[in-house]
Amino acid sequence: MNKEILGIKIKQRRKILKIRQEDLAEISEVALRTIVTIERGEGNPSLETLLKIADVLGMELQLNVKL
Amino acid sequence: MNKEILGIKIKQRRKILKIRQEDLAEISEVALRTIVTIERGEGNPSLETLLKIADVLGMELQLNVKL
DNA sequence: ATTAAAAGTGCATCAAATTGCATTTTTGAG
DNA sequence: CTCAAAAATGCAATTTGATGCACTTTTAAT
Repeated sequence: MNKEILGIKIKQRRKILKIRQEDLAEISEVALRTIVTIERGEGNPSLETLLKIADVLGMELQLNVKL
Repeated sequence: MNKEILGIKIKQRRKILKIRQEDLAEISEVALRTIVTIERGEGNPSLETLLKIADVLGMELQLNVKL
């Protein structure tokens, strides 16, 4: 996974949940500006930021051995 | 997943591969200081740093909808 | 118990992530 | 097409992640 894919997955999931970037920002307590940057595949989010967003979207981050 | 679990998983995988923190640092091009911090569950690594380390360890980061 | 290798710490610096706010651009429903 | 809602941008300030180096502590093999 790279940052482009990550951004796309987050945006898709947000759309499915029918919430705006602004809502996601408020609920996850991550700045709107940061949400925008991540969804666009720009920037380099910290683990904490990622976990906060994933949590609100009902998603989880996993680290597994590649098969 | 939280930062403690992440650190433990990285350390365990590194041990399995029998490489030192110093080697992992060199190969992944992440500072030794940063490796130590992450393995101890301290700090808040960036996605790029995480991806570099996972890559060397033959691991992958995934973002999935929670079941 | 020794002791060399591996792991971890303190500290200062640099680069970059996060943030808020005002403004502009894009999107999509009617 | 219109126009309001949603998304994206520019900029500046603040926080914090990443790093290097020297030094200390821990681990583990003999």
